[in-house]
Amino acid sequence: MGNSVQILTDKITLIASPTTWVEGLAIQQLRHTAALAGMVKVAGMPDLHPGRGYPIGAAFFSQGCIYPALVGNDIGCGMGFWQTSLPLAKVKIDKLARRLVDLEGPLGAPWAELVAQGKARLGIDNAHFDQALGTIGGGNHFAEFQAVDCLHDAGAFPGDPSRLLLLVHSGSRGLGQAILARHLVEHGHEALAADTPAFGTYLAQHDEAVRWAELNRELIARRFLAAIRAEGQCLFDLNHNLVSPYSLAGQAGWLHRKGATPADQGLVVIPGSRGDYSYLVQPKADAKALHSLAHGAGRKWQRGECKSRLSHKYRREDLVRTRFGSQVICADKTLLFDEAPQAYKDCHSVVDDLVQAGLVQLVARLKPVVTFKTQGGCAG
DNA sequence: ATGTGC
Repeated sequence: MGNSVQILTDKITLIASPTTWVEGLAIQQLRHTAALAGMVKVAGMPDLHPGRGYPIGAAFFSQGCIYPALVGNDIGCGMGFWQTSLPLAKVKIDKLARRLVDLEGPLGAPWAELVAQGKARLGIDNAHFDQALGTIGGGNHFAEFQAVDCLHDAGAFPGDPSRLLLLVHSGSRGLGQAILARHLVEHGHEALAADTPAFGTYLAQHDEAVRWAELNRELIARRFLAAIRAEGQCLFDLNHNLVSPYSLAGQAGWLHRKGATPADQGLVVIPGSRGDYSYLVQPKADAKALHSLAHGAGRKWQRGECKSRLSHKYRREDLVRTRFGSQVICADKTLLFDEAPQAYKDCHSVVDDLVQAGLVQLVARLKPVVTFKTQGGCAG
């Protein structure tokens, strides 16, 4: 267990075995961020990789202040995990994929009442980004149908493992972006002291974006369920990009999760790339990783360098099917390369680091069936 | 990541 818990300094813990590949720049960013004023404790996850100034795949505990720029633009980004009513025995991959049409534009009139209900239920007043509610967005966001491939702990599985599953990864779209942009104009990257009016302003907007992102994932899931003519229920929904109140050793402060899944809210899914397994795991109560876990396999290659690395070797046709026979729907060629399985670490090695660190127990291994990115991409 | 450019 000690083998995958690296104590870098008295402030910084890295959950990764010595053989897990972590880019030097990411460690540099981790150290840099840990040195910011008010930063008390930092935990890097085995999916740690470089971001824009701040690393992705880490949790940061501060006291007296927060760093909105560290949370970043995609406030509330996370994973919604659903069980559909469709028995796996009835699933035909091509037929399922063919039903995934008209899932990217605004939801439109038939959904207006559900959208209004959802906004009321979650206390969302902002209406400027209503057109984006129910849309996945770009980058590493996706909606993926999955199947249980291997059940490690049948008793801990939260639903019926013989049904098709749906994992939704998305966030607050333009809303989070607008909130950060507005904040940066006035305050830049500086610490935001907890006793200032600007803190209250930011946090109220941040919290609304977190709720907006949750509603977005719910609407995406319902939209995909409607497309495949199935019912479904949410098994859990978790944010991996946010700042929230947290206590460490009895000391109150703030926990920034920057691509770090909470370990204190029940079961979580750690998704691999579209050509890899994902893992349903049961977190164990443990503060050494700041009650946080990896939020995915983590990038091995930077976005943007993937196309040049892969385009000589693979054509579009090679990338829209995976080794599992699962189908990939992604009309944006750049995105098709940027999110290729080769660009990500092996998810099992990342999850194994968490197991070795005593942070999680395996519940099930999941495999992709259909991964939806976008139908209407024009770039590339 | 992004109402994703001039």
